[in-house]
Amino acid sequence: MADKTTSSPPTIRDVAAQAGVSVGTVSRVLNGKSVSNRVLALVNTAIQKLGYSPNAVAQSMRTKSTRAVGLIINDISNPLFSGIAKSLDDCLSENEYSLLIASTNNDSRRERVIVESLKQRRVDGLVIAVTDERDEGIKSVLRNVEFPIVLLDRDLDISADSIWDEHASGMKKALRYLFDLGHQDVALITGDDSIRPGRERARGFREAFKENGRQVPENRVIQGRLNSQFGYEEASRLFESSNRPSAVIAGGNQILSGILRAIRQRNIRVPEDLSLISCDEVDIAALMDPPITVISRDIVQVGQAAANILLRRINGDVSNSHSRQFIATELVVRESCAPLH
Amino acid sequence: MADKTTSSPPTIRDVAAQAGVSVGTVSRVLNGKSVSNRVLALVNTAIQKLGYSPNAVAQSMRTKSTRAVGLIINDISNPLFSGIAKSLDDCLSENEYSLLIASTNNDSRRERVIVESLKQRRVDGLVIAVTDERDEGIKSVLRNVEFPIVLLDRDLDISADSIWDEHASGMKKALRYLFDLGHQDVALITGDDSIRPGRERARGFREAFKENGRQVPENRVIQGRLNSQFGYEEASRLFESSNRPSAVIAGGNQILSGILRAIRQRNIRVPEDLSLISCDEVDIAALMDPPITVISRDIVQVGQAAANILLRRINGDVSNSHSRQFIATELVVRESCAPLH
DNA sequence: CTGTTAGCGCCTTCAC
DNA sequence: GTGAAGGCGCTAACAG
Repeated sequence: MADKTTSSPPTIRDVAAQAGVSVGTVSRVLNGKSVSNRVLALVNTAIQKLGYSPNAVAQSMRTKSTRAVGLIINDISNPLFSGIAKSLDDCLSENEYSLLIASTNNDSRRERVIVESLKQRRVDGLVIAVTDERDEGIKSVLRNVEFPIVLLDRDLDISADSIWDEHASGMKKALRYLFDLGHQDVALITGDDSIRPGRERARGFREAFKENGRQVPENRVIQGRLNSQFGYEEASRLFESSNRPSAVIAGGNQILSGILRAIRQRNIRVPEDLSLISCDEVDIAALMDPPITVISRDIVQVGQAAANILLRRINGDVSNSHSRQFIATELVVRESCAPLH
Repeated sequence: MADKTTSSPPTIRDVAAQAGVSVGTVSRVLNGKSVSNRVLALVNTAIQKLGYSPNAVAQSMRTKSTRAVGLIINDISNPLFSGIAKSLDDCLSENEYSLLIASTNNDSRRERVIVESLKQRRVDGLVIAVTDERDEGIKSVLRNVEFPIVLLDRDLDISADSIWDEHASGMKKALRYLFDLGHQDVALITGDDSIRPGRERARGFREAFKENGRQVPENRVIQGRLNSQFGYEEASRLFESSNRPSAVIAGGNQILSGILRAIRQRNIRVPEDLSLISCDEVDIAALMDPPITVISRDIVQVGQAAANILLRRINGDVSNSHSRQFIATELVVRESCAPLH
């Protein structure tokens, strides 16, 4: 295959020399422009012989397109995000785009650094779930990029398209279900108001009570860090208190882990002693014994929607510049809730 | 901030003009070379004023380094891989490298396409868990790249460093534990011989019997696809047969999902009716009721080891060109196994 | 310490 | 349909 004995990989010039044509002609072959059959064969043979691989960096330099998009999230090892990444990658790779993934670890400063880095890398687009919507820093950074942005479940007043999950309506479905089972005292443990998911879940929770003609139990709306530790601590507190709620809703898959730990530790039986609903379809929810009822949304759809909007923008669509796409939530009833009598 | 009214972002030339110095000087400032304080201030002011962001593509073109590494795996949404990706990203980003992630979906053809793509992108290095070690195609592709490669738990006769998990020794620990509990009839459900994990788990399983002076129960070494469906089918078959084993080992986290489904479906009690051990520490193992005993390895360490070796190679280390680094496995005893009487 | 200049590999006019 | 030449933005000599 390879011919050259020099160290550096062959360039388009080497191919041209080998084939006895000009570099322009080789470029045309590379880009599928029309050339004579004779020349086509000549060039392809030369490419084979030299083991030539076009330099995408040089192509990007010239065409001003990297065919790469960035994905910035808190933590790629969170199954929710890795699921979205998977779906996004599938869609993008079909269109010959590559995915640059970076985790912020909930660090706003790092988040800004990553965006700057992707900006310098001249990615063609960015999908991002900002760590904190109230951080003015990230907003001003995002306002100063040249490429289209898709926001994952975040509400930011910047020029970007958004994918929004219908957390509130999902929460209402869950509460209606619990109300129908006779539950009065339901607690929600979820993230704080710094990002949409926690805020919307809390909103849906409150509205469900109102719409049902009940008073909103403010002491049962427990918001904080969207992680396992917080779920564990708050669940423990609930379970230790004299008036334990009859049902708990885990507002996030990490929160669920924490709650489950607290449940296990006290030998609380689900659903006999406590009814439990979680948000997001993850392995543990379906495989747990009993299987856990969840408010679910289609993660694959999230990735596809993000990819589609982004690709459209990259290809020059400038219409409806602040589009919002909603992802439906549904209640998947399993065996973690029991009627209260 | 930004000043220019033209559409394209400012270049180093614009900065130079604005600061009243030469491009070479601006470049020196960008790269932290020594310049006079006066000039430094001038240049930085100009950069601020223009909102200048160095073009990494042009830098890569010139320096022949992209500061990007590729990660190729079956499926980024598999918690094992996303955990490795996370750890890798953490290490790499500390050194200002970015991570290009792509999933092959177990498709060898696609795998080759991805490697070619990363080759064209001129990544500085590659971490890859090849889909099928016996695929000659991927080997010849990998032999023809210019950058260092780290193999994740794969045995390939190519010029690359490898991280190998000690599956066999972990398996022996598990069996010794089960033997001590009095189990005689243990079945293993795992992947086939096309990649190291399945092969090594089967080897460890067999050797554990031999070392214990027992005959290897070949009909209990069940190898096939490393996915949930296979786990489900094979577990179902075991459970339906007249002589059900007293213990089952799930050789992979996906396999475990399938086995759990089969268990649930038949209301088999763990560990009363069946003892269960799984490979790999994942959420479901620890959170399940009862918590499942696992053969675990440190995923974070895998990512770190891969990052470290790769960075060393990128920085020109040519010693010991086929290094192998082993990752220890340990048995984390929980509550999914009971003594047999 | 600073300015000038020659490419890195490719695509894209512009002639022919 | 093909060749020649300019330049994308940057860095690394080389002079001064």
